[in-house]
Amino acid sequence: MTRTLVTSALPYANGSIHLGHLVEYVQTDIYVRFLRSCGEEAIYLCADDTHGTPIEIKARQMGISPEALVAGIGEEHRRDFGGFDISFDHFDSTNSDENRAFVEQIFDRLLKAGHIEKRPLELNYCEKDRRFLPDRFVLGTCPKCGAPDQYGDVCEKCGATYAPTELKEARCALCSTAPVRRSSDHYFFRLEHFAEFLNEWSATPGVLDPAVRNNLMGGWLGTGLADWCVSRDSPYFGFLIPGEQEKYFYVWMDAPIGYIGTTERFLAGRGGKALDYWAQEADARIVHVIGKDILNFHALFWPALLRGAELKVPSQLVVHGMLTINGSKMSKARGTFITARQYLDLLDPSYLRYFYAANLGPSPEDLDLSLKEFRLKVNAELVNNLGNLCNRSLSILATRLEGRLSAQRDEALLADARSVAGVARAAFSRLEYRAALRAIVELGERINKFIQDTRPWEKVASAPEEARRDLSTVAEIAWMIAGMLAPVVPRFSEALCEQLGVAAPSYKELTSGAPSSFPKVHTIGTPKPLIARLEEAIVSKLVVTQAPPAEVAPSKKTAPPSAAPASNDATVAKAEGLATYDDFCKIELRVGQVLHAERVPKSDKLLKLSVDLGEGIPRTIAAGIAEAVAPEQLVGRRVAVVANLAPRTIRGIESRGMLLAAGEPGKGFALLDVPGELVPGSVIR
RNA sequence: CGCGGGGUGGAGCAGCCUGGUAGCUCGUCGGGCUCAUAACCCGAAGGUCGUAGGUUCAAAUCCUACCCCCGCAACCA
Repeated sequence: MTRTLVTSALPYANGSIHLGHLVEYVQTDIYVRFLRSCGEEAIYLCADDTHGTPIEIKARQMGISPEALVAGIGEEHRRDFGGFDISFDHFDSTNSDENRAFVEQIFDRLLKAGHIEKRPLELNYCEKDRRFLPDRFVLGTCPKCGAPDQYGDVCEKCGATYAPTELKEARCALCSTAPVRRSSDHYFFRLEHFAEFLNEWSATPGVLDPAVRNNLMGGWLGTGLADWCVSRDSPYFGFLIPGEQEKYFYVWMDAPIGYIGTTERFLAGRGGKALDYWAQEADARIVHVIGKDILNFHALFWPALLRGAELKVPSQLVVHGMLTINGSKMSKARGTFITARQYLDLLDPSYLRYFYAANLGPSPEDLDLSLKEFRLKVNAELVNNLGNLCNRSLSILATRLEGRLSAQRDEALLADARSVAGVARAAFSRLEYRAALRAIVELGERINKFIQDTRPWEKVASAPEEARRDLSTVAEIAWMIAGMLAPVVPRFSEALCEQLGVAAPSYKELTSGAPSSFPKVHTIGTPKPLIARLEEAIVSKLVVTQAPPAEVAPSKKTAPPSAAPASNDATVAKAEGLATYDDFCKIELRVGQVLHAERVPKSDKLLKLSVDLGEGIPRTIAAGIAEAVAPEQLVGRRVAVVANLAPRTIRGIESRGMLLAAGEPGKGFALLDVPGELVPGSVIR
């Protein structure tokens, strides 16, 4: 049987996983769970993408090694994916010896086959930082429309694209000095050698969704394939190019090869090797799930690279759209940049998995997570229709009929459910998740109606065996639904099967035509609600308009008077919800020592504190932390204080500062402590 | 003229490829049921299918032009 290797795109190791990433991982995970349920041999591999300039710089700024940085992020990513039940067979890192070996080998093959060429390239160089500047690290004025503060490759105002060397008044994004031009030899991959191959490959039925192919033809594939620079100058975090001292492989070269490196590492302990899947003649299907933003890498460079190195080219590219929240793209300023962790702190992953699945199809359409639609749809379909269906039927069985099943069934209903399983299977294999769930929900509606019409709650008195037969049929269908939904909401299915006391069926079994393995003689377990309704109060907490350091009173800051000659990067920063260094400098943080602390009468949250900031006269600060910290615990403690916050009167107390704390009262809350040797008034930076 | 996707009752979507009764979910209104997570069932109101032309016996569906929205653009999934 043909084996399938499925990947999700490798998340970049310089930030947290957020709900946008999760569209892809949930989509892929459902597909893999589905394939396994169909009895196919499928492995799901992924890894952190660990190389590149941004990571090198971030590590430097944090004062740690890039290896330490990516190790920490890797741990966080694993936890977050685990929290969403993403069932990787293996999650690795591109920064491995195995991956290095494949990168070098593939590069060597391309070089020998004449697909790589070395020639000089003129680039921006910052003499102060002593580094070449990637496009995104050069800011300046757009040469076309004159908009200030644009990146080195594209103007966000007028949409023009240009070379970073064309930018006017260019400056280094790190230190603001003007870059100079400097030449450096670089390696170029001759993508045009593969034009014919790429045209054929991308038109092969099943490889790309038609809309994706259109997109590709409208872009590079239609207009000409430029050479692709695959090397970068030191300093860089990545793999050194053999024979070079100061040149590294470009991160987009070693990242996709990371799919192969990860395969090698996964199979190492299992007596296999990556070429079992990646050799040109291997009996395997390679399926990559990606976002449309990285289409060119996966639909042009990557297959060309594999082709040039005589390895297996991808069998299918599943391309999804981008996530928007409440109708527009995620934004930190709007509070809609929701991380995986923020979500998991509030809600069960089943809700989001269900919602994504209910809106996903095979085409790269953008998916909107309107929080209202999210709540209403999930409640209506998953909780009310399906969850409650199981609960209402099992409840009567358990409380009025001793939980004992009848050996009789309503065969027509069972046949209906089996045909739905067939429809769902066909839909899932076409990646039409929404159609699959639609069919399952409609089945739920019919079964709800069946219960409504047959009135088992009355029949338990008048015709108990008839009621037992009807409800046994519903129980068996509930079991089938558990199997059908398992790829989407595994926790829901597990909870349901536990109540039934029977393991969930696979799609293989449900669609085989063989007799059901659901027992004829059986006593079910104890039913209870499978999944709670989504409450508006909780869902609305997903959007955090700002991240206040603590629940301290003066949180409604008046808008900063950013009016007049906003400094250059302030505009960029504001657009991206970032704080500039200048913004940061406006905040004055100092060490304070708590002298007195008392509860504020008639308030639940407020403490009135007297804090020594080394100014002679102690400050009065009102802090909304009474639910988390007792006044006695505070006296004498050294804390971090925002010293130049505008005063604000709360409950008659003029508060002149704010304490820094992490977490939220009620769960994992802590004030930031300052080591004892620091005197009150010390500046924190 | 950068590329792609989309505009269908109040909201979100299907239908378009392969023209022929405009469908689904939510919401609203009315009724029923009381087993269940205020859940489930029945019924009703509500749409000139973005605009303007064209092809056709017939157009949401095919063609042309225009308007509007969204996303992407080679170091943001």
